Amino acid sequence: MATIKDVAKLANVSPSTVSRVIAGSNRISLETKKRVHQAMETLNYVPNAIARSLARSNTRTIGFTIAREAGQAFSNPFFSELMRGMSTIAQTRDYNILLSISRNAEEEKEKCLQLIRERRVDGLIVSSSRLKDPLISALIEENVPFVLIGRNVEKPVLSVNNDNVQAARLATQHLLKQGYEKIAFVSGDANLVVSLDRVNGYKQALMEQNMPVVPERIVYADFSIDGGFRTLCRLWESGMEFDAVMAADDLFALGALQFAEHQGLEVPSNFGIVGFNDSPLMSFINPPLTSVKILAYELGMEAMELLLNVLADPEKAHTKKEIVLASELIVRRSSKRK
Amino acid sequence: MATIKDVAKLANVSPSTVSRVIAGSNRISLETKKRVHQAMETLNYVPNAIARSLARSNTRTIGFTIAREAGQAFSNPFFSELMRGMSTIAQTRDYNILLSISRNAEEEKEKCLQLIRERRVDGLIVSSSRLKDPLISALIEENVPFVLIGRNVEKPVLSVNNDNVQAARLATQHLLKQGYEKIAFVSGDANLVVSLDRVNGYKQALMEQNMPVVPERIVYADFSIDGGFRTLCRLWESGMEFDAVMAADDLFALGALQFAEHQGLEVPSNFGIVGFNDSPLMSFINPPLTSVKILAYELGMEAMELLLNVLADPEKAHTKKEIVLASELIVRRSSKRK
DNA sequence: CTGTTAGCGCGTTCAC
DNA sequence: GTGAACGCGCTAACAG
Repeated sequence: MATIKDVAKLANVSPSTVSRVIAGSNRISLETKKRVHQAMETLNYVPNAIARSLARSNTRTIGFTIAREAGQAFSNPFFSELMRGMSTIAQTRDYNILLSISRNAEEEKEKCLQLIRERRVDGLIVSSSRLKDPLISALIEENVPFVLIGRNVEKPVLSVNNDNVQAARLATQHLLKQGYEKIAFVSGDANLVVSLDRVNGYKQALMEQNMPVVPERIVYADFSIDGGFRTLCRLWESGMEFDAVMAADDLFALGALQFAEHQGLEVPSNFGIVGFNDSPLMSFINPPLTSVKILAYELGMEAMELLLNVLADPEKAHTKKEIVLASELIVRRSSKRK
Repeated sequence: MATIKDVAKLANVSPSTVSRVIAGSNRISLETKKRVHQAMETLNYVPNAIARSLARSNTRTIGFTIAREAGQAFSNPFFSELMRGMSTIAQTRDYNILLSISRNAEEEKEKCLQLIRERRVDGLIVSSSRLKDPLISALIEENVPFVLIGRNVEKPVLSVNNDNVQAARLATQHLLKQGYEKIAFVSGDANLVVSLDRVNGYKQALMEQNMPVVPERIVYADFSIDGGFRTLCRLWESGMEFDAVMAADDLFALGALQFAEHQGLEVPSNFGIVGFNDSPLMSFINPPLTSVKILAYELGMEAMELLLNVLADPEKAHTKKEIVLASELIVRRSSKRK
């Protein structure tokens, strides 16, 4: 594999001249420029990114880490779409993405810090966002350029998020308008900020209509279809009445549908269902399920864009920036009884 | 950020001694070993991975590239599960994963070669496998350690694959046993080896039962639900009869279901459907859809394992190795009329 | 415009 | 057992 020295020799110049040609310096005679290019061509020369990183002390690599267990990680295409979005921007700006999938928050934190301390990445995109997230604190402490996907409750950090509060609010309003009056909310992990936001949106909508917010109607389920199903069964057995479910994820919406079938409830006439994330198959369920569509691809693009901009101009890191993308309620039959 | 020199100074030794301690050399006095460890601790020293890479001329990073457009990339969790599997193994062996998502085969090829030529990765895991894949040839030519996910038809390469032929054969046999006699096959991109394999399995099953293989019943569709739907409509309008669909992907199976509803065909009594990939939601469709479950997570693990073993002992690269994982037919109502 | 020099941080001889 | 010296391949500062 040819090095910069080989090219220099062949072109009869010094390595630094070659380096300058590569960098596109303009104070280089057109002639030597050509000679160097020629030499690079014949030697099939490609700069060694590692050596370059060492010299420039940057890697042009962004770390992306997520912590999810088993199939739960990707049961919906959210993360995949996120990656596509990040990748798209990264490509255009000549950056690479280092992927790290951890099994839990602790492991994720270690991995993030390792990537940074080993100087493998210039910055991080992080998508876990717990209520009091030690990862976030650690990253701030290490002074790492990073962008959070999702909101953070305590520290002011660069972040990109979809409007969970607003989205849940609109979705709940929709159910209310359809005449459902006792709407249960099925949430995921109570420690995630996403959960918090969605619950809040739900509450807001109820209060705006002077509907009672019954705490017992807000339930937390394991992140699976079955988790949703069983949680609702339990709620039902507890004697609490509800005629609709606002689900914090499509999986829960499917669990709700299962529950409705199990109880012989007609959807949507006797029982309304709204999900979150709009998985591609939602329209093929019977009845088709209403869901909030999250712009994951765009989210990924914005996050990468934001991070790369900060990397290019570190000044920007200090001005807190929180990008919020709107999401869209896709109304289908499961919640449409009028 | 502390360097090896800082540690050396603080411990009153030379950098090389520190290096040896890190490498775990045994001919180092226990005492200096302790001193060095202490120094590393107090300085919070972490070796710079880039410098190490340059000195050792390896990166401990594996590139994973895929070429898929838009939502198609991840409409099913195949790739996500693949990544999880790869990641799991990579973590345990202290390797990182560099992710590259391209929009098409050409772009993917460029990206792969770039990663290698820039020496950003030690090896590649590649999952596109077209009938005559220029990427494969290029990788062989560049003498890159790589593992293919999926089969290759021309070159002998390290590969990990699920048993597509066998799986399609068993699935088709299942339909035959259920009494379906005119089974159409909906395939994806005819240039992909996966498609070829699945069609072959389908043909085998028919021939084994002395059923005619009607070429017109094998149709190729755009990779989407609607693509499957429209292709089947077209087939129907052409006058070709069929009472079941063997789909090369769950999306097509859903398209087939749509088609059945459109034509007023009862599933499974008048019309059988089998899909491929067993998306998590298949069991929630009405009727629940039979599908072939692919062990994507395991596939990812095997691929990474294989590649890392080869990297550890390059001799192994020359003995062709093709790992094939069995898949499983998950029978549900859409194909069960007996 | 171009060459020389000096690192970037670490691993690895080759000596003592 | 340990240190000094050199090299990995490239960039950057300083000359000229």
